[in-house]
Amino acid sequence: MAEKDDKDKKAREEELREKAGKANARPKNWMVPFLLLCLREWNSYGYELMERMTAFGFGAMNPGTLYRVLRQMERDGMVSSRWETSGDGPARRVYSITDVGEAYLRFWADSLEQYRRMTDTFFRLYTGRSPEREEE
Amino acid sequence: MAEKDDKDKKAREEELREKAGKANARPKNWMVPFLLLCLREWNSYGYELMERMTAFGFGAMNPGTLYRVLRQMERDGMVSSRWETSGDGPARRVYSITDVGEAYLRFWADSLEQYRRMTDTFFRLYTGRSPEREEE
DNA sequence: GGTATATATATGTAGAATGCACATAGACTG
DNA sequence: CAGTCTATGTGCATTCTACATATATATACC
Repeated sequence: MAEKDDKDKKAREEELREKAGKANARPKNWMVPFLLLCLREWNSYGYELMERMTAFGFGAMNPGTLYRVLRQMERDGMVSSRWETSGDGPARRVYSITDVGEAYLRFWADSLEQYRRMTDTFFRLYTGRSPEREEE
Repeated sequence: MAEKDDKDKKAREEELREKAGKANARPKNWMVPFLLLCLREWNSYGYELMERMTAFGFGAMNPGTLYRVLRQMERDGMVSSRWETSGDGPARRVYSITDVGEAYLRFWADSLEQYRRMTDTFFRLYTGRSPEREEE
C-alpha cells in the first residue's frame, strides 16, 4: 500500500484524532432513551429538549436531527404530541411519553447494563490489568 | 393520527421490544476500539477475533460485518495485515496494530469516559439515584 | 410600518454503520 | 467426492445522523 505514504505519521494521527472525536462522541440511538427520560419527568417540546440533551453530554446538536427523531418516535408510538398555541412565541409541538414509550425505556435500561459491563471490560484491559487470558 | 390504530397496545409493545433488542445492543463503532485492544495484546485474525468479540459482550455477530470493519481499519492505517499460510486450515489474514492504531485507542479511551458519565446520568435519572459503582 | 432577531419546527440530501443473505475457497473426514 | 469446518469476503437494504436549508411566529427597535 504505497499509495498515500506521502502523509507522515503525524498527519495520520491528526486525521484519526478528528475521526475519533466525531465518530465516537455519540452512540447510536442514545437520544431516544434520553428523550424518553426527560418526557417522563414532564411534557416538553423540541426546542427545550434540545437544551436538555446538550446538558446530558450530547454536544451542540443540529436541531433538524432532534426534530426528526421526535417525529420518528411518534410514528413508533413511544410519544404523542399536540400543538400548544397558548404560549408567547411560535406554536410548540408538546410531546408526552406513552405507555409504549415507558416500556421501551425499561427494555433499554437492560441493554444499558450490558454497555456498562463492556465499558468496564474495556478499561480493565486498557489500563493493563488483564485478567489471565493465554495464547492459543 | 388514526392511521394504524388497528394495532393494539400489546402488539406495539412487542414490536418495540424487538426494536429495543436490536437497535440498542451495540453502540456505533465500539468494535473498532475493542479490536484494537485485542490486537495490542497479540496479533490475530478475523475468525479468532470474532470469538473474542463475542466474549466481550457483543452477541453472536455476522462475520461479514467484522471482516468489513477490519479492512476499513486497515485502509485507515490503524492496523496492517499479512497472509499467514503456514497453518493447518485455509490461509488467514493476520492483523497487527500500528502506531496510528495505538494513538486512536488513546483518543477513544477519552471518549469512553464521556460515555461513562452519560451512562451514570441515565441511571441516576432512571432509578432516582446513582448506581453502585466502585471507583478506583 | 419595516427590519432584524430569537423562537420553533421541519425537509432534502448525503454519508457512514450495520445486519442479512450469499459467495468463495482450502482442508479434513468418511 | 460429498459434506463439514475453517476462513474471508461482497451486495443490498435499512437506519442513523450531520449539514444545509426552508418556513413561520413573536418581539424589539428605529
